[in-house]
Amino acid sequence: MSNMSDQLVSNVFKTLAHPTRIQIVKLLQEGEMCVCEILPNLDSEQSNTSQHLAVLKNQGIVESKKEGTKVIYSIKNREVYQMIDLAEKLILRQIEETKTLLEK
Amino acid sequence: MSNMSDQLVSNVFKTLAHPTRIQIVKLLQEGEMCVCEILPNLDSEQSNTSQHLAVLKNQGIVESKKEGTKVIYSIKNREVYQMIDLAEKLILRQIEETKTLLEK
DNA sequence: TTCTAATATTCTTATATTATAATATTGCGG
DNA sequence: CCGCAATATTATAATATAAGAATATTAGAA
Repeated sequence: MSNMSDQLVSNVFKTLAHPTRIQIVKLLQEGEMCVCEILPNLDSEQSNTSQHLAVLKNQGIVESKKEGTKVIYSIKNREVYQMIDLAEKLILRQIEETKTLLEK
Repeated sequence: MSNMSDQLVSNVFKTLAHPTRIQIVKLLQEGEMCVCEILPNLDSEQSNTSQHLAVLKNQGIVESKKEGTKVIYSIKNREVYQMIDLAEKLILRQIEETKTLLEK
């Protein structure tokens, strides 16, 4: 039985509750990357991306280090990949169920 | 490598991104429960709780059945418990790190 | 029927999140 | 020092989400 504050737990989910942030996290699965490499992979503007990176960093999901004028981001908490996998499983399950219902 | 839409994935997280909904999901871990049993365990109003239940149901995380005048809710996708566990691990990790930093 | 308990829905207001544009900071190379 | 490239911050407007109050629906009991 868990005793962790539901507020803290929901904050973690809130941090992942945006498609751009999911995209960023997935990108970083391949390894650390500077913002200049992240940007061209996303659909959003520089400043918007920077804000999303800050959200992920505040929650401790990513971390960053400076290298000269560049900032390199990397994943700090690999749990997020398992969380994403589970979310995808959940979605697949639902898609299957929808199919089954349609077949009837 | 996953091909699932980041939008769909983030929607799953968004559904869990509220303390009341986490509370509900945790309550249902013990088994199915009618709204009348859920309500006294929560801090929020009846109508508010009903809305949160609807959010969880729309995402397919819970399901419901009617029994007379009561509505019984139960968990449909037990993946959420693993997701919550991972979120809690992530939080604990951060707390540990904060402690370590303070000790220095 | 009519009443009542259980639950859901709707509306309104308050608050939070997001995107964009503009501006600021920082660290080089010249 | 100057200017540029990389990144962050701030302000603002648009949109989304949440809470609470009021109302609606539904199923059974009287």
